[in-house]
Amino acid sequence: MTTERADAARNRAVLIATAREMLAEVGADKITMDALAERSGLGRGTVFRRFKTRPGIFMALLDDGERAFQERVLSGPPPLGPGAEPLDRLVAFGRARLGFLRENREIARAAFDGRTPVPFGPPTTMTRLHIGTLLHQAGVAADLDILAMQLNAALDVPVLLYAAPECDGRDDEGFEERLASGWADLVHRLTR
Amino acid sequence: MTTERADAARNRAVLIATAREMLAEVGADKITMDALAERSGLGRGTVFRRFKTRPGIFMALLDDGERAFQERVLSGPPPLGPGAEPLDRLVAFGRARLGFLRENREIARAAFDGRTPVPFGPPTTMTRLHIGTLLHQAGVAADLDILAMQLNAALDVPVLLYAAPECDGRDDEGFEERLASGWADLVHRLTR
DNA sequence: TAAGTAAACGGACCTTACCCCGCTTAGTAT
DNA sequence: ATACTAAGCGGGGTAAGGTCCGTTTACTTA
Repeated sequence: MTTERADAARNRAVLIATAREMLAEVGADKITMDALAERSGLGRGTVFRRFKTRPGIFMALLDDGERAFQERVLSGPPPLGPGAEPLDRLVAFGRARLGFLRENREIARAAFDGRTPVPFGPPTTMTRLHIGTLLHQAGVAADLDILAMQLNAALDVPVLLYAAPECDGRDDEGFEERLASGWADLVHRLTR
Repeated sequence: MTTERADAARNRAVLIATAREMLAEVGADKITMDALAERSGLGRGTVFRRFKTRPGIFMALLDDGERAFQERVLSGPPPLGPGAEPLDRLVAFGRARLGFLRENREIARAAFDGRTPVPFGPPTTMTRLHIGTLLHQAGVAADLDILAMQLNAALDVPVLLYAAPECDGRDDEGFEERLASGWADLVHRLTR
């Protein structure tokens, strides 16, 4: 892919905007390829060409938010951004990530797909890299790729899977707080 | 459900056996509800009545294996079974779990489902409980429910998601070993 | 600026998960 | 043993995901 053709880019933007609208109006699992195409004034084939699969749509949506999140991490104010101690950054990162995932929970879940390989693998690459880097800077000597992957899983999974359904309840707040403190505790123990 | 009717139980057994056959012969994603029904000599409606959804079939398959695995953990020989130090058991548990997940990777992935809530939530309840108990016995003072959940994620996710596709390569072996050592390292750091 | 080409478009078509509802049968109580 | 009933059975119908390929359109190069 040298560069995306103008019409393709425009249609992608239209589709994503429409998807966002529908997401707000009717919820993720009411978004069908058919409905998305029609509401966007495009053909079904076009939708599939852009996103390949249904989860692909939500991967694209998630990607947007992910970019903004990365921005905050890479060049935002500390302790999330650069300038603080590695450990503090790691703790802040976990908290921020948990918040991000909760906000985008519906999208992230819809982006899942058991059939196609590595549902949200690539998207987490940055995250893993970042965790690994911070661990390194904090002086942790270990198989950092693996450790980063494991820690990343500890952030992703609870929000997305185990805790997904009962999140409407009032205990959502408390649960996320427990996850966040748990993360801080975990990180501190690791680097002791 | 007081007790399952005889014909229902028989059909369930037939369906599970057939599913296992097809799994070995043609792979998970070639198993359609239609094909499974026909090959079992049953109607499509029956299949759905038993397993509710397509992922449901694989949940059922996984459940079988899971039961056997739990058996080994609860009453097998140490260090996986009872009788060893909590820490050693935890390390052994991680290794065993990784092996189990790799063996059942195809099934586990097919059991995933982004639409329906908590794909493999209930199945992991036992696992989380066990990790929590061992941590407690090892004298770890923390929010054990949360920590156990996070550690469990560290076992599940790498095998099932991030590392799923390239597992056909020869580096699978080495990768699992890295995960296992990583787990041991992680656990040791936590309890230091 | 005109011809060429690679990409994008659109919608017909296929497959498959899942729903529905009338029929059948296994367990039970008299 | 027979009548009753709740559960199981089956297959037709629907909707949605995914593929294909002929047509159109945006960029490139001479």
